[in-house]
Amino acid sequence: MTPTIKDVAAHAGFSIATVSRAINAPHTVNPITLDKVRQSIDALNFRPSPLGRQLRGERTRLIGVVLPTLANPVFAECLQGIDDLASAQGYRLMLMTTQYDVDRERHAIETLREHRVEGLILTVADADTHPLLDQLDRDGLLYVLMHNDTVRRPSVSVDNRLAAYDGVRRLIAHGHRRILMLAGSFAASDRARQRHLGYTQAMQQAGLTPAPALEVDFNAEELAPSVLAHLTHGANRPTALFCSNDLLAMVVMRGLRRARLSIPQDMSILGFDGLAMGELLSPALASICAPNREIGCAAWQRLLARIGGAREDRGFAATSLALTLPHSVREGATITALASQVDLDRASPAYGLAAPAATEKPFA
Amino acid sequence: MTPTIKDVAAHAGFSIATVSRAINAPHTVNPITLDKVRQSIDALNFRPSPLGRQLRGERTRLIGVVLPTLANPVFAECLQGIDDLASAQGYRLMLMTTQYDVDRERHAIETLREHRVEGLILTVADADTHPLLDQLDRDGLLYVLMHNDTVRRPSVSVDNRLAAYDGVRRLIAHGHRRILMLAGSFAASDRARQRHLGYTQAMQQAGLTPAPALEVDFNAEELAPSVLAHLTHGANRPTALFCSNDLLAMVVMRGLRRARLSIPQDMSILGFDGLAMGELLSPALASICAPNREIGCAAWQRLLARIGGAREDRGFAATSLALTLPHSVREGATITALASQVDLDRASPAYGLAAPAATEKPFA
DNA sequence: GTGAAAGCGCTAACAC
DNA sequence: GTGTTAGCGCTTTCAC
Repeated sequence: MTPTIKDVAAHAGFSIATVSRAINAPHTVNPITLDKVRQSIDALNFRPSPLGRQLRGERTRLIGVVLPTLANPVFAECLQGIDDLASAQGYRLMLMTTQYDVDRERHAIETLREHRVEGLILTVADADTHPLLDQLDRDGLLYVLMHNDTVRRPSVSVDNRLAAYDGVRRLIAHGHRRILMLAGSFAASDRARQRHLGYTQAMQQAGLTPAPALEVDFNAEELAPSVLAHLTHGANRPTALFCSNDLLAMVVMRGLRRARLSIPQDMSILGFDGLAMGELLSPALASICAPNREIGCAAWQRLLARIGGAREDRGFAATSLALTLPHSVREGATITALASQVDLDRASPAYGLAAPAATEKPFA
Repeated sequence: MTPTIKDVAAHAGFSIATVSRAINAPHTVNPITLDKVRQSIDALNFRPSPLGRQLRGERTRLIGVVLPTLANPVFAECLQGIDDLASAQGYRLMLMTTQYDVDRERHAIETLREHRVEGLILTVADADTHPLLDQLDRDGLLYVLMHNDTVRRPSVSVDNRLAAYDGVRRLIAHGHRRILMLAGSFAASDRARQRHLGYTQAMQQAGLTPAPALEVDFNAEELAPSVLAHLTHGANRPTALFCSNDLLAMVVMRGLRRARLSIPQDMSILGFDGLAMGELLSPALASICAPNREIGCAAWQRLLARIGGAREDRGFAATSLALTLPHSVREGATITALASQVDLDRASPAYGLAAPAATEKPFA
């Protein structure tokens, strides 16, 4: 069906070797021959199969990409960054998603290895303790992590601890004293743990008491009553929430609204990721921004450099491991400066009921 | 470096044929032999290379996916749907994005063909007139379109015309009379044109005058003054906007806010796509929902069916082409029922200036 | 400047 | 039940 190099050779009246040379080293073949061969190639619409080349021991020019999910735009943005560069440079991407499941991570890596990818770009649940990554190191299969925040392995990310620290300090500077951190599953994210460290440090440094992160179910339609209770009741209810990622922040914002709390008057919100979409919210989401697309690009470049390096000089591969890209804090209308204490108890009894779109503001 | 079937054969003391059989048809080999071979496989950590199999004329179990961009979650959601099923069924995805560029579409398709993908899942700019798709038809390479709304080719989408019709009728039912449609580049999207047809039909049926779609630059920070003028000035300024996709709707919402218009009091907004994120906005975005993930899943299933069909019975491949999935209209707070005419001229002089977060409402 | 032939990793006849 | 061998599409010596 698809023409092979043989068909071209027969059509042009030369050997397959000559056809191969006409493609890969045109200058070594007689211009007249070259012309004929090219005509045959066009006539048959022939494109050399990468399979043959790959099997011949050539480079596969295949890169494996392993991501937790595409439902979170953070990873879609990274992927877009990788694809832009990789495509332009003649590499193909093989994509697998893991849904934060370690078994699926294992399966993805194995599958991609079978396909003889030249390298891997991945975001895993927990980079430090990942046995498969050790295996990759042993086997000399090159990889670069994205977002995983570890100094032990080749990676590209922001300094999650520092970024969280900066963000929480901003909240403190705005007068907030009782700040709570919300996170999805800690188990699924070494980033979240780093961010909690930053939160803790900022709090302690300001003489405030950090709290354990409150775990929130991402996918639930409503905030769990237990969570909501934490946010609204009691003497130590927070005035600001630091959410370990933007998607979580948005879910929390919706939950708070349903509980008749207005943002930022009743509660300030700070996210993490810097999703473009956050700026389209109202109020616009304040967030600690990671340059997601650039992280993808940088991961690609590092991987390419390592691949290139490995081909010439195997020694220097391990020189620089973690690349830290600068983060920024995006101010947004979800944070308010605290003029006075806010009485949240007034609003809380209504949670769980349908709430009107407009919420009353306790002061203004 | 990576062990081959030869290494296993040598290690186990059998021929490569036996090793191959041990892998692909275990029941045909002596249990004792089988055991030894398996031990060698484990010992060497051998995984058969798909390359060899593929070259041998076997199925590549590779599927090409061609998408405009991952920056729009619509496509990320589709991709997630595809990946969930495809991975589970032992297929690999090769992904390329095109940025709505026809040249890149061509390049992507060619590249994926070289890799001998068994089929293609794609969203292209314009399905009907696409010469490359005709080429695929001629060459018998199977493909399924997503979102492209055409009856001429295998595709999975909602009925864009009907969906838009339904949505606009909803606006009309809420009392809106002057409704404008906003779109990104028409050239880049056959969907947008279908949606405009639906808009036109709904308007005419209600005895209203449809307008040509207003093209809006997606990526601009602010709405263009000319666009804003259309929305705010003149006797026939609209009371509702139908945006050809949710991302556009969000951008427009931001632009309107900056121009000191409040939503939905000054302007109702209806989007298209049903992005989950839209529900997290405030006010929650009303939208015509396409089941994006399901579209991805269905596209995958159709492709698989066609691949299976093509392998047995080449005749029936062309039976059913377009699959239309049901859409729904998601009510949201961005649409208000029109009690009276809204005086927008008051708000418009301020556009282009920084606007306060809270906007006054002309009535309430 | 060109062709013949080996071999990449694997499967599938075909022998034994 | 197991081994031998040809061949998938291609690149690359090595002759000529």
